[in-house]
Amino acid sequence: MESRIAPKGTGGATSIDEFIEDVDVEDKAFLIEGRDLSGKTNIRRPPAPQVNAKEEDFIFMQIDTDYYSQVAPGFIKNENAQHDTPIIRMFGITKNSNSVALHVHNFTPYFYVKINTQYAPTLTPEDLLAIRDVLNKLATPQTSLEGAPSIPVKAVELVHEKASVMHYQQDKATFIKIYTGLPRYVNQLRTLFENGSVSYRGSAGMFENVTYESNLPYALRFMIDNEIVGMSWIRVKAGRYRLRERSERNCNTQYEIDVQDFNDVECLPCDGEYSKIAPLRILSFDIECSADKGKFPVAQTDPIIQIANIVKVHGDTEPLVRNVFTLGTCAPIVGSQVNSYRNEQDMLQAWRDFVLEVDPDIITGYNIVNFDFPYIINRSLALHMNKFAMFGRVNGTYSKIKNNTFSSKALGTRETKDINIEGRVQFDMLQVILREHKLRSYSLNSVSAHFLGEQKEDVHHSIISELQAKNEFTRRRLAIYCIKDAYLPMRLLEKLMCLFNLTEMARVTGVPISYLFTRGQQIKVASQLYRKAAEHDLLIPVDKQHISGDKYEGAVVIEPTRGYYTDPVATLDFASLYPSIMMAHNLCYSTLVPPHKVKFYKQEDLIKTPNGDVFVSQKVKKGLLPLILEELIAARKRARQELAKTTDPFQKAVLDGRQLALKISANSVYGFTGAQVGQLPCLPISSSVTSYGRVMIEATKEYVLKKYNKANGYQFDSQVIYGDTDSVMVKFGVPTIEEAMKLGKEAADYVTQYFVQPIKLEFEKVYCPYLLMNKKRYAGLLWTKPDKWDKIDAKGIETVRRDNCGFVKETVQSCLNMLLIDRDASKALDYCKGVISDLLQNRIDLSLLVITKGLGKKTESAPKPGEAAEGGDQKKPPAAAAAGNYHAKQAHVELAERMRKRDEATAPTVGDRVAYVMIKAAKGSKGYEKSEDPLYVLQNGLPIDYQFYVEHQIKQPLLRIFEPVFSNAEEKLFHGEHTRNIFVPKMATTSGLGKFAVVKKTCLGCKNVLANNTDVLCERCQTKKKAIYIERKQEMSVYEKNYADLWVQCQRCQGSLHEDILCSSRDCPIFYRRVKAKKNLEENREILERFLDW
DNA sequence: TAATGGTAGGGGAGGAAAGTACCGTCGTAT
DNA sequence: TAGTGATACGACGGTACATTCCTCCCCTAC
Ligand SMILES: Nc1ccn([C@H]2C[C@H](O)[C@@H](COP(=O)(O)OP(=O)(O)OP(=O)(O)O)O2)c(=O)n1
Ligand code: SF4
Repeated sequence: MESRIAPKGTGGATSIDEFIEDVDVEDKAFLIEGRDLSGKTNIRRPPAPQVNAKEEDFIFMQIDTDYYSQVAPGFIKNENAQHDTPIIRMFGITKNSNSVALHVHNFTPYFYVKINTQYAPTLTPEDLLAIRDVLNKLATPQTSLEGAPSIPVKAVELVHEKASVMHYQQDKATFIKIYTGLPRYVNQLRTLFENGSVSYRGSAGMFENVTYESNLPYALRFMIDNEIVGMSWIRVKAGRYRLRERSERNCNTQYEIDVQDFNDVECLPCDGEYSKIAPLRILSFDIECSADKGKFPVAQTDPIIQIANIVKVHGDTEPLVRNVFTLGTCAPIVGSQVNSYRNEQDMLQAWRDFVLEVDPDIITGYNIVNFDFPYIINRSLALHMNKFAMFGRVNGTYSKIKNNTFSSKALGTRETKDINIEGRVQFDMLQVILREHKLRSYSLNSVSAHFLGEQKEDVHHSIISELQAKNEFTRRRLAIYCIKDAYLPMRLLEKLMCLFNLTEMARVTGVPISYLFTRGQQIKVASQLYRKAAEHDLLIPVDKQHISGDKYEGAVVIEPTRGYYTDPVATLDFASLYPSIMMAHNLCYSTLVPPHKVKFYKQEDLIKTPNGDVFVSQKVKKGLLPLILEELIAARKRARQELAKTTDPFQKAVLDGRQLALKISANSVYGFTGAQVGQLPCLPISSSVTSYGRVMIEATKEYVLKKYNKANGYQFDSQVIYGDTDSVMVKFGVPTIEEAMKLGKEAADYVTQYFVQPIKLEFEKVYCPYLLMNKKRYAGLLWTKPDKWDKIDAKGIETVRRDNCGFVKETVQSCLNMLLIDRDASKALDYCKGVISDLLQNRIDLSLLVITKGLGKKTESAPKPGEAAEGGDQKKPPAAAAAGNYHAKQAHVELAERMRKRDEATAPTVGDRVAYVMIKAAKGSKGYEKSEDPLYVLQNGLPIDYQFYVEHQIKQPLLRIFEPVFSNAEEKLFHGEHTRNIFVPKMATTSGLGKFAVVKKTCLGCKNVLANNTDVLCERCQTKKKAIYIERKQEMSVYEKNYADLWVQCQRCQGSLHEDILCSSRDCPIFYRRVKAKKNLEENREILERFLDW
């Protein structure tokens, strides 16, 4: 049965010394980090100490909370003993790194319905029973798969001490609290109430057709009620829990305990000892698959050939496991354990067992959720391994794939697959990075280069098959590649402090950490709102409101006084403007006074916003949203303090990302109220916030202008040259940075006093010089201290955008450097001319000409066979395609479509970024006909349309920069001598006569066309023959050196000085250079040969 | 089905519509 | 094969192309 192939050699481990002989060690540092792990090591968790449930509290850090439904086990007291009952299940880790599963019983799902006032006093306990029976008649009871029945409504209770969170309520209202047998009945009953289908005493008038708190995920409901936040430490007091006997075990964790009363599960505050993160086990893995015929592998037919794993314990410096499972033999790999198998089933099975043995809390990798896991699961099904896909902590529960799409304005649309792995967190680094960073490319290669400074070779899948087919050494080559792919995500996770940052976010917002990968901002706000509402006895309505769809008015952008400023410009900026507005003016659902109620309150208790909406003041009742915001802002403040303390630039960037994430969470509280397709939209709040903002920026501008002018004894009249939402850019007129800073600080404090606490205008920075191009488009040299500038700060322009090519970005960046730092405009101009000339003469790297654009919508139009044939004219697209399909042709969309026809599996899909270059095409061709995959261009030697890059990429950006500086920038930049000499690729010199085309050779000396194609030099150059030959020869050695240098770089990257380079990474500049260098080399070699033959 | 923070704004590209230059045809005056 | 006046000129319609305006789309600043 076991088809494991015994490792070769003695003991299976290659020594480090042997390895050094084999390849250069430094280049494979990732293989020998920490101890030698090639041998068998103990990978199990530390043994779980005996626990005395009667004497000891049970404490662990909870990482995942879900639920299942079952007939409660016999040892649990449950009033509906034979019924299908929901049971909360928490997974976590003790501080000793022992895994825990906790079953929480008797937490019953519920929701509320408001009783119309006239009926409220009349309800008796008998009525409640009767209502229960009415509801049970209306609902459709469901039986579990095991055949256990369940009751829709278990009980109905009268609740008097609550009120709706919507509008300021002086009085409590009467609600019924409906307890259900299973979470899903909540949804069912909600629909019944919403449709007005529930009537009692012969009329539906008793119940409002709005329900309360009926749309929370059940597990989150439990967490909220028990004040448990994500990734927090949990305590169950001694005597309140029960350890399961072996025979009662359901989970493969080290401890499995039950709590009879859900109230006994207690969340410990996240400070001191319990602010720490438990020693979580992190598994990073990567699979390789092979496919025939150069096609991208498909799980149905193509085998998994290798799986590499790295296991690390959070907080440890060294990995615990580094291994690879291979199909077929594999030569030993230093520092890593190699497990080889004869057939795929055995390999997969061994890997699955390995995963369970390691018992990781966190599973990471790159794109594991959308590729590796689905592939493994589908592959196991294709191999009929029906009892295979059990990766979670629940025995007998197998992972399944569910397709899903996530769509939000900020993150775009993306298709995802949901995989259930109970008790472990799927920490896919691709998802993390997609959400937290805006990059031009999200390939592992590109991301590693960006954050870790190390390239990663990219082996084309057709080559992977070859490596697999050949021998144990080529398979080792592949295995090393595979291990690196498992290693890099682990490194990224550590270096970007993902676990730490996301743990903090989960704790602050209260959601389980998994929500941070799969859900949006809304659920975070909702989680906080529900918690605060519960504290204040308020209930949250679930109201499918009619949505107008109209946008409300947002912020003001002050009309910029465009130009190039050499005097310092100070920037004043409100700190957390929208949150501080909401706090200052007490804006909340629970403080809003509807128009018809305004007359009932004292004027001084009310706040009327510039939008005309009315709220009660803080004295009367403090809103919930301000309370939530205080916490978020406090968390952000802590993060910023830590940021201020660090000096390491990378660390700073990471901490900046953290505080930014908290800022967005705070701003999303405002966004939540304005989200018309959200849980609880309330436009009076959101439009009041923006209206305050509008008034405030105008006022700020006026205060500054009115004070800082000659009439008040200042040396100059100040000028507000620009402002956006919460900031004003002031030119005080003073010539030095120092004076500008002094005035800026003073002005900020001066203006602040006009506003309500905690609104605060801050002086932040000075720009000098400052180039203001347009609304939301500017660049300047930024100063925060008078003696030395900090950096160039660019907003909105090409250097910070991702939809142009690297060439544009770099050129613009260099120009800004010269213009703003050196203040040498003519140098910048000359530089541009040179660069344009380089471009036209093919001296720019192809990698710099790659443009990327995101694919925001679906491209394929559901290839239904019936719809395929459509005759004649179809002017407008079918109405059904209206939602989420493209209506305009675009370069990247059309290319994606073409690529899809070439190979379905590798083509970009929704949410992906498409990389393309523009190639030459017939005159008058549209852009979308000229875009092409850079890899395809290289493989087929297609010509680049350099002119396009001049006209459509670099021209306007440069003109926008230079126009404020020079008068006739266009003439200077795009018409000089430097635009004349245009590189003509070989192909273009053939006359366009199809098969009669003849390549005309040119003289090597003077480039004139030769009369005789076998000649090398023209007659005039004959005399210089020797000199020309030597020159060529020298050129050749330059090319050779160039190529060799690049080759070495690639060898470094792939970690071997002895093996061929296999990489074809679309994301690596070296790759493009290497291909080009090779081409140069070959061409030149051919010429030299001609020379010699001649 | 369930779930999805907000608005303002620049700028590139495609495409429809309106403009125009050019050309050939046709009717008509001479 | 039969029947034919030649020329200039403006109106008219079709076509190819440039221009303008609008919309879509991406991505950014707040
Ligand atoms: N993602 C964002 C960014 C900003 N804003 C709104 C709310 C902010 O209060 C206002 C100003 O944005 P800033 O970028 O200036 O951020 P803040 O003022 O909130 O924070 P800071 O203290 O960094 O200025 O714009 C928003 O709604 N969503
Ligand atoms: S091209 Fe060379 S340097 Fe770049 S990723 Fe590939 S192997 Fe590494």
